[in-house]
Amino acid sequence: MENALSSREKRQSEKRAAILTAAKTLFFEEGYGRTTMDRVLSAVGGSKRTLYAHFENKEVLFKAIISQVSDRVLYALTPQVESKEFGDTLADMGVRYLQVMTSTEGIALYRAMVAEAAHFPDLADNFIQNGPCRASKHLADYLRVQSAHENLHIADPDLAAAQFMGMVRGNAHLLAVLTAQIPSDEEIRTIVKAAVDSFLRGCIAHH
Amino acid sequence: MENALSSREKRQSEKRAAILTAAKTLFFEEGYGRTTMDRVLSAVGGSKRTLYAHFENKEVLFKAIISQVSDRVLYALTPQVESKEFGDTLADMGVRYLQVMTSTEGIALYRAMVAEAAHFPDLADNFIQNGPCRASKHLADYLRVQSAHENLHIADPDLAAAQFMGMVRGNAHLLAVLTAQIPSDEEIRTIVKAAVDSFLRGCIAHH
DNA sequence: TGGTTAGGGTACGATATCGTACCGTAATTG
DNA sequence: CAATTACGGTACGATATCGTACCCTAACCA
Repeated sequence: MENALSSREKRQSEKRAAILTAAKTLFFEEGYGRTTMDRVLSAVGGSKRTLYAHFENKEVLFKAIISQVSDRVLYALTPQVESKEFGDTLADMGVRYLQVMTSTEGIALYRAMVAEAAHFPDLADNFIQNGPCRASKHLADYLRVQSAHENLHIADPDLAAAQFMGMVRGNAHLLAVLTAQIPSDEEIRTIVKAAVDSFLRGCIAHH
Repeated sequence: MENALSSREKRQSEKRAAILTAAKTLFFEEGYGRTTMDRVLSAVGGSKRTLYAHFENKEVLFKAIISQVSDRVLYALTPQVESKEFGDTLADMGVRYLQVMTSTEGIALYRAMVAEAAHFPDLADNFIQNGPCRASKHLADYLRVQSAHENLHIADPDLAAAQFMGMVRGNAHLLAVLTAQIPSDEEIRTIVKAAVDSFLRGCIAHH
C-alpha cells in the first residue's frame, strides 16, 4: 500500500499539478522572459509562499514544465512496430511523427526549446535526443532490418531516415512553427503519402 | 550629387551602423528579453541620448536589426539561374540553401524569428515569405519549366520542391538550431548530393 | 482534541530596466 | 566665426520583477 496517497499528499500533488498546468499555458504563450511569477500566481491562485514551496524559483518551474511536456509529447513519437508492409509502416511512422511535431504542444515545445536552448542546454539536448533524433534512429534501424530482408539497397540508413523525416516535415513544420498554421490530418496524410511514394521510388530504384 | 553624404550624415550613419552591429551581437546571443539597452550602450559606447536618438525604443532597434539581417541573409537565397544540367542546378540550389540556413547568421535569425514570432508577426511573415517559401517557390517554378522540357513527370511541383528542401534540411538544420553544431561545407555537399540523387530517382521513375 | 502541515494574503527589500532630462563638448556648416 | 548639430556622461523617475518574511486560516493526523 505504499502507493496510497494520504490526504495531505493528494492535496499537495494536486496543487503542484495546478501550478504546472497554469504556468505551462503562460510559458508557452508568452515565452520564458515575458512570463512573470506574479502572473503565474494570479492564474493559479494562492500565495507566493505556496508557489515557491513547490518550485524553488522560476528556472526550476520552467524546467519542470518542459520535462513534463517533453516526456509526454516525445513518448508519442515511439513508433508502433506492427508487422505491416514496408510502405504502410513508413506511412504510419511519418503520420505519427508529423502529427506530434505539428501538434499544439509539439510546436510550443519546439519553440521553447529553440528560444531557450542556449540557456537550458540540458533541456535542449534531452529534447533533440529523445525527440527528432530518436525517431530518426528508430526509422534507420527499421530500414537496416528491411534492407536485409527485402530487395532494397539502402547505402546509408541513417541518412535515408533523415531524408524521409525531412520530407515529412517539409514546409508544414516551418509554417506551423513560424505562423501557427497547423496542418489538418488530411494534409498530414497527403504529405506523408507523397513522401512515402518518393522515398520508395528513391530506394527501390535498382531492385 | 544627391547621394553625396555630408560629414554630418556620414557621422550619423556610421554611428547608426555601430549601434546596429553591437546590438545585433547581443540580441542574437542573449535573445530579445535578456538583452538590455544598457548593455547595448556599454557595448557600443556613447550616451543614451544618442542611442535613443537613432532608435526610438528597444522594439524599433530589434526590428531594424532583424530587417537588416533578414534582407541580407535572405538575399543569399536567390538562386543563380545558370543554364546547367538539371541535377547540377538542383545541387547548386540545395547547397546554397543549406549553407544560408545553417550559417551563423541564418541560425541566429531563425532562432530569433521562432522565439519572437508571436510578438513580431510582421517580421515572422516577412521572414518566411522571403526566406524558405521563396526558395521553395523558385525551385517549384524551375521544376515546372523543366518538367515541360525534359522527360520528367512531376505531378505537384510545389510539393516536390518542399520535399527537396526538406530533404536538404534533413537533421542538419535541426541540429544546428538546437545545438549550434553547424555542418561543414563537406557535410553540406554530401547531404545535398544524396538529396539530389534521391530526388532524381523519385522523379524520373517513369521516364 | 491538540499539534502539525499545507496553504492564503500581503507587504517588502533588492535589484533591474526602460526611457527621459539635464548639462557639457566637439565637430560641422553657412 | 557663430550657430547648429550630433554626441558623451550621468542622474533620475517610474515601473516591474524576483524571491523573502510575516501572519493567519483550514485541513489533516495521531
